[in-house]
Amino acid sequence: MDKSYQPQDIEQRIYERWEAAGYFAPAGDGEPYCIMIPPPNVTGTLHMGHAFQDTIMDALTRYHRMRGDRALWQPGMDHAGIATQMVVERILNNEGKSKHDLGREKFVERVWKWKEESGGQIEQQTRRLGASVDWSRDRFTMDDGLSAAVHRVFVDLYDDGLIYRGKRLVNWDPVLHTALSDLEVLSTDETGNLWHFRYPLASGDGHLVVATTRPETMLGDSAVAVHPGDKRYKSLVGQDVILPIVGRRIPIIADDYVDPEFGTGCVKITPAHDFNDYDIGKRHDLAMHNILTDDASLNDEVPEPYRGLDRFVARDKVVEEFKSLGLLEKIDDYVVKIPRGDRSHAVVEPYLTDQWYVKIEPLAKPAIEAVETGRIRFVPDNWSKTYFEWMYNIQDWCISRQLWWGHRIPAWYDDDGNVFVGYSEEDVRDKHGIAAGIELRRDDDVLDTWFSSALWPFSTLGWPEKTDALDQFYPGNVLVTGFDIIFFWVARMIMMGLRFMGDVPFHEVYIHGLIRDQDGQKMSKSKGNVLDPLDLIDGIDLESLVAKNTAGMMQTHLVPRIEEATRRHYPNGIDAYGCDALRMTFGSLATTGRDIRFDVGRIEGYKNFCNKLWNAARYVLMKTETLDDGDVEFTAADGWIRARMDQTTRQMHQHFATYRLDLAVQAIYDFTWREFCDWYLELSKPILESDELHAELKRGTRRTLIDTLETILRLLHPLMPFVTEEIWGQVAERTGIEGDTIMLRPYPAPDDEAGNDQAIADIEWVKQFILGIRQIRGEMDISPGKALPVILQHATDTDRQRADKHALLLHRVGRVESIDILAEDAEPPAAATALLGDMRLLVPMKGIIDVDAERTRLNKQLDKVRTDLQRSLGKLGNEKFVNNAPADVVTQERERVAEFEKTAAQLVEQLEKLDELA
RNA sequence: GGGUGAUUAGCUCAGGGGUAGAGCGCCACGUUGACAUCGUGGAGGUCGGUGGUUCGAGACCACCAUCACCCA
Repeated sequence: MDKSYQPQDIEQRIYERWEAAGYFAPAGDGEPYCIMIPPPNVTGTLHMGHAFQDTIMDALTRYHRMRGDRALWQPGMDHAGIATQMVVERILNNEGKSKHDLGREKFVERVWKWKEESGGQIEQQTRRLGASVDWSRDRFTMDDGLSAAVHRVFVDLYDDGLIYRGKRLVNWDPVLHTALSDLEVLSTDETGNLWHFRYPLASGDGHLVVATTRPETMLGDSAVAVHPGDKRYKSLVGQDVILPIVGRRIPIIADDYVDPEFGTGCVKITPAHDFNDYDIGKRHDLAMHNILTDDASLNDEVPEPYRGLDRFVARDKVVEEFKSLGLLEKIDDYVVKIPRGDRSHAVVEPYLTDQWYVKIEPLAKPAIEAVETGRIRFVPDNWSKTYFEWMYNIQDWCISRQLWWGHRIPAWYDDDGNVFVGYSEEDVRDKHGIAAGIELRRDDDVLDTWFSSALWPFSTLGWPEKTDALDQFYPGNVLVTGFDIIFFWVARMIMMGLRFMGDVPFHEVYIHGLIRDQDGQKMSKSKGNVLDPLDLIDGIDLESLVAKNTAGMMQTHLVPRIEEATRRHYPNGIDAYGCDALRMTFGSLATTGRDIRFDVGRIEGYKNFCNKLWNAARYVLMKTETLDDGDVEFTAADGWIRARMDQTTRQMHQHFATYRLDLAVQAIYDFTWREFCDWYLELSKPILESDELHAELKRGTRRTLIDTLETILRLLHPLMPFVTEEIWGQVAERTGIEGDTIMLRPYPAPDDEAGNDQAIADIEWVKQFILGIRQIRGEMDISPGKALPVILQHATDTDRQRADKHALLLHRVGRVESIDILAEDAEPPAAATALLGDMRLLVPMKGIIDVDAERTRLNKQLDKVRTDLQRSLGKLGNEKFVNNAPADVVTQERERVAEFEKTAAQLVEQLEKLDELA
């Protein structure tokens, strides 16, 4: 083995071997275990969030696979309708063409071609992360099979009356020319104005003042509303006003929706261009004046001078005209919520169009129940509140999109505007008896991408065909995802799963946090704080990183700022940490929190851990070259490490079961480094290097070394697949373990025989002994190379036996030169002291110990023990504590007091001794 | 406005009624045959504030402050 760990040499080679050998496919006859990957967007590349999520899913999958489950981790991607169409349109634009130049069919062909060329990037990245997905089952939401599922669901829901077409207000993206669902619209505060307009009363008796943030919409006003209880306007309800500019006579109505405290208490009502006004319009049967075109310019509904103007140009013109008419009351500064499309960032318009909707309430009800009754459990449980909150207030889902890329809606129209839904034109003609002579025209729209994603848990398994895969793997075990798509995806999968499979799509939903940068900011290209997980694996120099972060920026003015931030955060670029280190880091960050700050400093520690493991393995392999099958005898150290390893194994199982990968990482890290490396390896050295010990003991130590290492590798493998596989190969060869890969070896199981209180107590004693000596050495500035003589005072029989039995360890690991027992009546020499239970370890001062330093040291210990003692005495002095606390707690406290008192007394005595010397 | 969280060591975070923890960083010492990507020792916290419940609160409850996020 190389002297240090070099991840780049091993990772890709190992992954290729695994994949070629088909190890990722479900195998064996164990319980099925299934995780569906949240399909990444085909236009994207894997970001830190994906890498984090993939690490979690891979760890779970590998853990279950090693436990003997038939584990399936289902991979795939979604077609990302709008995003993909935008990407390809941009390419066309660069060629000087538009999608209309190609026509729909050619354009869709072009998208497919683009997908073939560029869509493979995510798969390659996924491989670099070590993901053990079953590539043979890879799926894409536009595949024939998944498209068939989409058709089937659409037709069934339509036939059951749960899909309908309707003219309603939708969120309209005037740049992309498509409707958006509520979830695709992001509202942010932007500075704007509140304009106050006078609307003259038709009676001629003055005017009302209405306030608006969107003056241009007044051209479509249908009414002015006031609160029914508002005394100021009571007499005006039922009268009319004359809409300025337009000249339309519109009524003054009363509606509870109006907040009498806001502005003047009068609100203009524009039913065709505002969601609240739309509802009011329905209630009062008001006229709908649509004044916009698809581009959000003004149409012919408005007075001639306004026709064809952009909405914002029209806004200024309306304000100007009010001013010149003397009807502009005032203009206030105002912060407005501006809705923007999540893809185009254009200001979205509420717009009246024909769209397809899913009637959601009948689907939501069982989906709510599934979580209420515990058939689906959120982990952490709090997220069920978020889920309920949304589900109780859920609105019908607008599923049609005016795009070319996506699943085309299977609906046909005749010339009379009748709608027919079916699998194909022939199917429709058959079903409805439409003669061949009657022309049918297919709906131009496609479905929201999330419509197909909602079917992912069963469409990927072959539905609507009845397949073995469905039988085995539906429902899946757990969905691993971020809270940001509980609404977009999780809820919709639950609804569709219940409706079409008659069962929940998964039993648990593990919600993890979102990866943010070192300052807690969301990672985004425009902030220049994105990290590419592959750069953490392979490393990248600063100039390349700067070039990468600023490449292809749409907003070129941000480039200098991004360059500056990049140079500040990564002055030396990024080191190559390797995949295993990255995965351990992600594992350690998988806490129950919702924001995860990713600090590059964190990953370095885990790379060091990989190196530590690597070198521990080097040591073990070096020491076990002569491993044979002869009789073995185990030392206390062997018994101790085996018992501790069993405890660690139990913890790992528990942490995997509760999705606490952070605790799993911590448990195995501590065991490997702080116990196996720091102590057991050191304790093994004297045994193996001794000329006097018999072969059975040495053999026992060699066995324990290699057994423990091999078990550690298996415990770690789900988290750090590559380095464990690499080392395991050599360990397996050495020990004759069968199998070609650690991935398919059993995960370590708890061993009821492993407990060994005697060995644990012995080794704890040895550790305390050595730590006591080290502390004296460290604080007295005695060189680590100098062996120290130790005298034991007040040693019990057990102490003597242990000192004798483990003399070799104390000498070698503790660098103790000699151990002598002080007779009970003998006067101890001037010495530095460490306490071990009732016993004192004395290191004679002669020439090596500084009296003042020792006094300082002992006083520090005395202060601490006195503080502890006071606290305990305080508790016991409290009658209520003694009477009310559980008996064992009181007993424990009494024992503590006895111990503290003894320790304090010993320290005082030792200090007095020092004073005599002075 | 409604909702959900967070506040613990310099930094990043665990811990959820019974003696305050880890990693990184910091200080000192150290090339002993696995590892300087390391070893040994050390410093560092009145657990955001105020009340309450309790024998006992960092933890449970209420309110407050600050900061996030989600939905209107």
